[in-house]
Amino acid sequence: MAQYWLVKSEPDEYSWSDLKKAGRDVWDGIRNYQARNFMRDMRWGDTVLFYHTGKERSIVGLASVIRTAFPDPSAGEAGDWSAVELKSGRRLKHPVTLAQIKADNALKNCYLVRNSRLSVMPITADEYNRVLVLAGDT
DNA sequence: GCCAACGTTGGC
DNA sequence: GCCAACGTTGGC
Repeated sequence: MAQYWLVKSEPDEYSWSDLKKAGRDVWDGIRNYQARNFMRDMRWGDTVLFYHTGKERSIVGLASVIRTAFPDPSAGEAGDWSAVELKSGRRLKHPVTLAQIKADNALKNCYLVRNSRLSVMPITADEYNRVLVLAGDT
């Protein structure tokens, strides 16, 4: 049973387009235990929604998990951190904004709204499907 | 640029 | 083990 996730990134630092250009990339540098633990629950082939923070504040595209959690190479000896590897998917037809998400009954209780500082989070299949509807991308 | 929310650190 | 102080994130 596939699971669904959402990861956040500041596009000036690493955008969905950067991942698209790279094709696949290591998702590392996460230094929050809750986010780390969610990454450790990711399984091969899981679908990931890619959210841009900052000015954009919207879900812009898809990705998928192609390598499950391994020791974060950027952490060195600094601690027990994990990374995964993501493959780029398609861009959403229309970005789904945070304002839309907050205004939507099916989405307003998701982690993105409840805990705005969390950078890796699970979403339900229903929430995922709703995002695709709002994206005009079913 | 401000500030609320959250996590971490360190004094006691 | 509590909590005040501080740092960071990210929405506004």
